[in-house]
Amino acid sequence: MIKRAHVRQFLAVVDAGSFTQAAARIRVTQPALSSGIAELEKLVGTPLFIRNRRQIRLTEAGGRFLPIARDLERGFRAADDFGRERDRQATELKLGVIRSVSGEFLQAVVTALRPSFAMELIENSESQLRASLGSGRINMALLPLRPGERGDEVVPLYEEPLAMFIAADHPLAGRIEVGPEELAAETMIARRSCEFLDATSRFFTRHGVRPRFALRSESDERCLRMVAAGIGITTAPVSLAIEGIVPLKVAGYDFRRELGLIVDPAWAALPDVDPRLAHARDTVTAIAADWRRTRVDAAG
Amino acid sequence: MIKRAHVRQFLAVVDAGSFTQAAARIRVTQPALSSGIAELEKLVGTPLFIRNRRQIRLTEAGGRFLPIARDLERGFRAADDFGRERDRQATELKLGVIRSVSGEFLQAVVTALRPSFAMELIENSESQLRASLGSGRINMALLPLRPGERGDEVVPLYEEPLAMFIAADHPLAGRIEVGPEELAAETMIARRSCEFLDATSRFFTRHGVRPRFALRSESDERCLRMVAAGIGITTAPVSLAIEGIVPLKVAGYDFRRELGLIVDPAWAALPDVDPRLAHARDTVTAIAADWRRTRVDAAG
DNA sequence: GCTTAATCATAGATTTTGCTTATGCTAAAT
DNA sequence: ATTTAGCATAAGCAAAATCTATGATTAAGC
Repeated sequence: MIKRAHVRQFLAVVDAGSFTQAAARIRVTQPALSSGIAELEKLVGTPLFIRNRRQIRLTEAGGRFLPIARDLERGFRAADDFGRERDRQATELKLGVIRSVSGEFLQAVVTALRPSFAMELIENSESQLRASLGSGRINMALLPLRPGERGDEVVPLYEEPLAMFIAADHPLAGRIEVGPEELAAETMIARRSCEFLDATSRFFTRHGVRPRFALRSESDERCLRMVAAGIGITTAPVSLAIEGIVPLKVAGYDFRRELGLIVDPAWAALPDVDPRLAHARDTVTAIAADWRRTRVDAAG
Repeated sequence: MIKRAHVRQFLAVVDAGSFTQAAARIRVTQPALSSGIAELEKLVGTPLFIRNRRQIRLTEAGGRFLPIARDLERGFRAADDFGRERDRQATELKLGVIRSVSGEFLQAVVTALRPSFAMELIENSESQLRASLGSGRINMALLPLRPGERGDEVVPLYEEPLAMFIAADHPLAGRIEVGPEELAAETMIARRSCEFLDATSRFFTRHGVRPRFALRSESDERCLRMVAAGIGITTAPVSLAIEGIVPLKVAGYDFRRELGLIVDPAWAALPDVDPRLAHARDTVTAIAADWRRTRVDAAG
């Protein structure tokens, strides 16, 4: 008979993308989790994960099992919260966000947190947000992690490459890869919120390309719609893709960013973590995992 | 942290209406269940049951917790069935019913079983159904239990008194209790499917009342609508009540019937019960428990 | 091409959980 | 008053889950 522990372990692996990290997340050792998953796979009579080196992926059956498991965990969350309903909505959650996080992703996160928290969003630069975290002015923040950044208060969400986006009807659409010099004639669009704006600029200068700009905007959505409209091309994390634009690989241009959730260090350090904030963290993690599967892994 | 075992135990008590019977149902001893419930009540921080002698009732909090628990159990059922989906809908369930079971109740039962089984209903008399059970022609049957009837294959669902129903605008409506002789002038309606038809007839004869009949019908629904229409009065189990009629207590008339589910004895005897039929049994039990709470306990 | 590092699986020891039997307690029925 | 029915409590025990330690496999680095 399937138990709650099985469900938790399954979801932890889905959300962490690795047995080792998942084990740490739910505070058990990796062997315990291995055997738990093995047991669950025996119970449902089919493998749920494909264990490749470096990446754990769901099998087809695992994909079908996922919504059932999510549903159960949601139900248990409701049951666990039962009786604590008096402080419902009392807790305010201050969430920091950088501008270049996908609006769609952020919408999903806020929608999921809304019933349990009085949400306040703080939009700011990465460095400002990190400072705010240190001073306790915000509870958690969605921002790009520094390469290899890890720790108790760091929850890696997903890593994705930056791509050069061009209109779907652009002459270069369909090419596997182009050299930077082939883009010399292109008009660019600058997403001013991009963390890699300077680096990208330097990359092209280094290859002798000095691009013209058709638009500089703080709004990712506007920039990408203008790409779809064909007035120029721009770089962006692949998960920001919208209808009508396609990614194009540029030789030598391989920036990646890892989005993560960083929680108030003072809070993360506590041995007995506040269950409500843990709930918030887990919710974000779960949504990010689904997002990664449908948007990032799919885009490559 | 609340676990599946807690949920199962909670629902078993709700459905059985007693710790002892609930324990038997889920195959644990009564102390094990007591401590499980105590643990759950500690986890949610409030009592869920009122332990009166002779009856276990849900507290207000318990009532709010019930849908959460039902939801979880449904979810687990889906998870357990995962991977066994090939024999989905293959199993045919032959359910016997007597005519005097509430149509609304039966509708709820069939609706709940429909997704998992190819249902076949066999409507027949109690004695015929018992014979069919013995010969394995039906899998289970909804019928009135004989007084005190118990056993492995017997699942008591709810007990309810028979009442004399009169139109809501009848002169006697509002009276607490009347003597049988006060009904001498009344026109009666005979629900021919009623197991207590003969006994009722004898009851009135014994008190010197020889009633006139305005209708004899196999259809409970028609009989009760005719009571509401005012052409006569009739006796029926209280859960059959509809809009426009009210129950009236008649001195000395206190028949009760206990509705139960009896399963194929050959099947119930097996040590390792077929999970799909166990599922069917549990579904019926759960619906009956809710029915009892809203219809029978409410009506007194 | 060999070594190192990372990650999941397996084995055996240990702790924890949940169950059982036995018994006590309380309210209702006789 | 005594018996009966039903839930709570206690102590002992068995099974399940976890932990530590180790092995196997693969990717990456020198």
